[in-house]
Amino acid sequence: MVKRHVSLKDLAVELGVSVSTVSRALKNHPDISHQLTDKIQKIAIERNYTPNPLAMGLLKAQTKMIGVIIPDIVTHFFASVISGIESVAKEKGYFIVISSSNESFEKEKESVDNLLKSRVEGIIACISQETNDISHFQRLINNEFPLVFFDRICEVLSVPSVTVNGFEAVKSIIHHFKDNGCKRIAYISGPSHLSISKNRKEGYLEGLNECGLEFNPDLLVECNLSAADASLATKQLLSLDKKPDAIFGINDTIAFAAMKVIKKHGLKIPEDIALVGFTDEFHSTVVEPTLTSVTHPTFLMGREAARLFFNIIEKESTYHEKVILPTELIIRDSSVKRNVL
Amino acid sequence: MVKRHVSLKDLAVELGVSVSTVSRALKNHPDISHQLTDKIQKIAIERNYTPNPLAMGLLKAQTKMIGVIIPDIVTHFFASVISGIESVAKEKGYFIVISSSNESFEKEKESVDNLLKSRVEGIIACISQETNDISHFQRLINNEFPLVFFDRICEVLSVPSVTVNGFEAVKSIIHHFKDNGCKRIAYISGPSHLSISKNRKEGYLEGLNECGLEFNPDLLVECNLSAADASLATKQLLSLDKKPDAIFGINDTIAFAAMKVIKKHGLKIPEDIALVGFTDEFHSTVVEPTLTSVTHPTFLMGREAARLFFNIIEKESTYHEKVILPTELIIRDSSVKRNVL
DNA sequence: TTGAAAGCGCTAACAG
DNA sequence: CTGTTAGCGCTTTCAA
Repeated sequence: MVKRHVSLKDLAVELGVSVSTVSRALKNHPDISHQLTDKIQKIAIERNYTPNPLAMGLLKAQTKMIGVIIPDIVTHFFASVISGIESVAKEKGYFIVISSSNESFEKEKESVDNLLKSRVEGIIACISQETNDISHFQRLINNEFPLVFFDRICEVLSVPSVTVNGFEAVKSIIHHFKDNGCKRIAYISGPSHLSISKNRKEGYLEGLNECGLEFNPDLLVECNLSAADASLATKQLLSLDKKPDAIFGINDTIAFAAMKVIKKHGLKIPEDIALVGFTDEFHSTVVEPTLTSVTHPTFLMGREAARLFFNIIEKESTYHEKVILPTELIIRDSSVKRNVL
Repeated sequence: MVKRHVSLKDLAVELGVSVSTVSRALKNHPDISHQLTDKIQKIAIERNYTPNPLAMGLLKAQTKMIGVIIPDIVTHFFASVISGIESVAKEKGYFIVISSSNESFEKEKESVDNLLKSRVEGIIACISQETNDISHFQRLINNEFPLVFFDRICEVLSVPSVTVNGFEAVKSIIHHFKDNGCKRIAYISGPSHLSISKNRKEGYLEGLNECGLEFNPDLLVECNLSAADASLATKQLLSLDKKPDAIFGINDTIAFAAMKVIKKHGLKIPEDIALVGFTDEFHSTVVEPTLTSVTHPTFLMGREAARLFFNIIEKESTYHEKVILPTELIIRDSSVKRNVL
């Protein structure tokens, strides 16, 4: 079917020299005469020679592949992070192999296995929402296999990671709500074992505290990171005797789902309920009202994760750097109560 | 750093047999005694042996990798197609290497080169909006290199492809507009050399024809497939002496951008201008008004593209199948003029 | 029933 | 300056 790629041997035969001579000429080894080098390089280009990465990989025991495990590729957030990872991988001559866990613990374990089988040189991962047992990652660490986490991390594991300062971000959201006269601030969180859930919850509690608002357990609801579950969670909040006057959703899926439900209940945003999410720029401005949100530096998060990865494999260091990226609260219509200002 | 993977040789040494014996035992070759086979298989599992794909690849001259070239990964449409491709690749034991062209012709050529260098066994591609010269793909075809196009295809190239019935879809949109009393129907198209632009334009013209509406060149505007350009195009339409009373955008980027601009101009959707796009389910329902749109079977499109790819490499056939997937016009609020009904 | 040897494409140490 | 050789991990004749 496909014409075989031309090999060093092909060139060597054609030129009547040995394979090693061709190999050396191609890397400008000083031992080879200029004339020969030129001649060889010229014909190599003519014949469209490119080194066989499989052979190189075998020899050097490196595949130039990075495994990337994400919960779901069909999401602006993860697609953008991947894009960031890819951009630095490309600079380094690496390519990435993506494996989706679909938020499933079992699939995540499978992904690790498959990636290992493909001999990726390391893994950059965001753990699934189901993942509670982290022995599959522990195994990697025990073998000093390069591993980097981003966004949702395992705090108990000493691994380089890139996250976002969710604590500060959520605190600033609470202050913003308070400034707009909100008193009953609800938080729709993800599964409680996830680092982002915990982290943001702390920001929520501290924010309430700083604003002199009392924590009401009814207003903190945990749900899976899916639109369906978020809708249920929102309905639950709206069915409270004392409805919240503000809702903060832990990510974009949840924020948008909450928005739909609030509207469907005939409530006005922000007049009846102010809404803030953790989302991306684009879609926040398309919805109505435009959504106040904390924007992630997603692309940068990907680049940083990749940088940490290369730190490990290049320096052969085991230094465990934790990068925490800043976020920005961008205030739009969904949270500004005109009458209060 | 990383502990070396265990090889056949390691097992052979440990057991005091030859490498070939181990190799055979692992594939249940009848020549090896049951006892030995059992013993070898047991220890292989214990030592966590997995065959080195590089070695296998070298030997069999196959990498089990499929190259995927897309214009932009940070897009629901492409992320979803990728997800479809990945799902069948996984079933077949292949993995995919993604390369984004970022809608750039130069990057697309680079992607082809890089993918070829990585020895992918074939390429599944959606051409960039800049791509007019297709010699880089022609080269692949000349070498009988497995190639499949999806969505935006090269009609002049005889290559398996998966597309959507844009002609029919757009025709039905025009009829829908007509049923809602629209008479000045505008179409914001992509670059004219793209297959999807041409195809949908034909549906537009035929639809107008069928509805007894005259084609007005002012109402057909071409623009690049970016939000910025789509905004300009929309503004251009809104600045016409006789504004359109309906706009159809060729994809989601364009439809959402148009929506923003229309609102900003203080015009009401659908009362002043009805709007329809080619979009995904989720975001269409989040915007306000909810967007009437033609939904792509994106995941399926990915699966079909992958299926065509495996058809080529498995059957060693060169049969050029063209798959055309159905779409569905889902009517929501953005196009239904109540007063007319 | 098992082992030795060659070869996939490449590099590098060792000889000339 | 250039060639020979061995070896990366594996499969597959060919021998024993």
